[in-house]
Amino acid sequence: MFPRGNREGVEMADMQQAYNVYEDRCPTRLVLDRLADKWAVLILDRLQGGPVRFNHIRRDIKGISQKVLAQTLRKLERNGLISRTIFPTVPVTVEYALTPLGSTLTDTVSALAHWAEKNMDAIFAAQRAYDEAHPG
Amino acid sequence: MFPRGNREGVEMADMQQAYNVYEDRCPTRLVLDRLADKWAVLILDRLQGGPVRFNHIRRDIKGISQKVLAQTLRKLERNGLISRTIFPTVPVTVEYALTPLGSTLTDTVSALAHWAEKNMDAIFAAQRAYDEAHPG
DNA sequence: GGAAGATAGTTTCCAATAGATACCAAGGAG
DNA sequence: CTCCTTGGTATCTATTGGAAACTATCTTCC
Repeated sequence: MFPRGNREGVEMADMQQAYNVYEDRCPTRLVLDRLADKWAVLILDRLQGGPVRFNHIRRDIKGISQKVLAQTLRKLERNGLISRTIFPTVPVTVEYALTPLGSTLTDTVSALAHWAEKNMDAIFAAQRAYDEAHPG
Repeated sequence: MFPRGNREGVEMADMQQAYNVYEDRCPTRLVLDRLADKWAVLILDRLQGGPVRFNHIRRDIKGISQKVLAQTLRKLERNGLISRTIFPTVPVTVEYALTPLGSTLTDTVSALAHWAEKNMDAIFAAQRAYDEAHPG
């Protein structure tokens, strides 16, 4: 079903834990490519409160360009993590929302964002120490 | 201390939750830039079992190039998440290990990697559905 | 004695991506 | 008529990512 190397003699029923993030060509890696991305993390975190419109996200997440926002939203939609709903208002309204699958991910993603907030001071201290020790 | 906009009249002691990932120029975002990265996630997850050497990581994480591995390790070291220890053996041995700070992160990071493994089938199903619905 | 292999990287080059900016259509407000 | 809104796409450039070759030192193989 998935493009993985067929271990000779191993039954499919026995391969429940056969996927391995460390393996190249393993489809898990294709998934990780799409999740481990700064903008995706921020967007998923932003959608936790309920559906949000395109330009609303754009204004909230400071510094994201329209192109990258559109690209990232397509990616997340294609992977079934968010839904895209068009309302035929004038001008047209497009709402993005977490799917049930996306909701199962946001806990982890938010934990990452919050870890960054909480440990930022330690990280900047480490950076200063590193830069002093490595002047080159 | 950090390059953030100074909210007028707000005391530093009251700014415990002043950092906000959605804000541009907020240093949290600089942190997230370095964490939300496919290779960093894989490396941190790989180091959970104890110290590992450069070429060992390289062999385990299939598909990573030497350049990107070296760059990512430097990045993680500079941010205080991993340590780098040189042993004057012949040939020289370099061991990378999680710091205490890095250890606080690996739970979150591993959760991300495991979410990817667990929900991969749902994601690939969503991709097929999307690609059928959007032939363009 | 010379070649190969291990260590941990750096260097070089090309393709892919990210970001900034401009532009599009359809209307509503002033 | 002009500017503003909606949600994007098109274009151009700067940065990054990946593949491959190269560095240097020492050990082992034949």
